[in-house]
Amino acid sequence: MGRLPREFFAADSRELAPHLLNKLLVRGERVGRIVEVEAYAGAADPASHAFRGMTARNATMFGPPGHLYVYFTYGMHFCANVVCGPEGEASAVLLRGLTPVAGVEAMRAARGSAARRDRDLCSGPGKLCQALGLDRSFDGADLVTGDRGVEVVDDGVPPPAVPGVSGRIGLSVATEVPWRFYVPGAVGISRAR
DNA sequence: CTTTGGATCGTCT
DNA sequence: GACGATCCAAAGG
Repeated sequence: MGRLPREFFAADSRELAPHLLNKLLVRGERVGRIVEVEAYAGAADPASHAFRGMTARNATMFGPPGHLYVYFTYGMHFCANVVCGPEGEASAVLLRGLTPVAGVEAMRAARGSAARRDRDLCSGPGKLCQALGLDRSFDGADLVTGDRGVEVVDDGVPPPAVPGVSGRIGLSVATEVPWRFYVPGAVGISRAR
């Protein structure tokens, strides 16, 4: 299980996003392989929470790379992003889908009756946060050092040579830019509405 | 399998 | 006061 250097996360979000595919997100005994992500390009991206500058909610995105930005939305869901780019630039990669690798029973317990099949455990940004128990208390967690028990590691599985690419999901603006990346055919990919 | 409506509240205008 | 980087149950094919 290789630790990833801070510089790995310092890249532009659109460059980092496909490189995050097939890395592992580890939260205690619960482990998932990252199979779907979306890039958000900070101040230059009208769909980004950082488009209108820094607020109390999005401050973590303006900090150093390699940290977790967790936000609450729709009155009931959390979503998790990997902060990237240089400090001061608020770019990030949204984690949208994981393939469950370990701790599946704990994930199932956290998700409840809705997740009957393994493919339903982490196949969406809100679902994977619920499965791994990620909430606002994890906002700012360091994914390099694992200071709060959450980290991203490399187990030697490379990203796909040719990732799937599409427009981003769930937005009302900038829906056409091809900044969603996924592992073709993987378990745990979300579905568009 | 697909489509549709409702839940629910922190955040920013 | 409006609106989400969403999810689920129910209903129809």
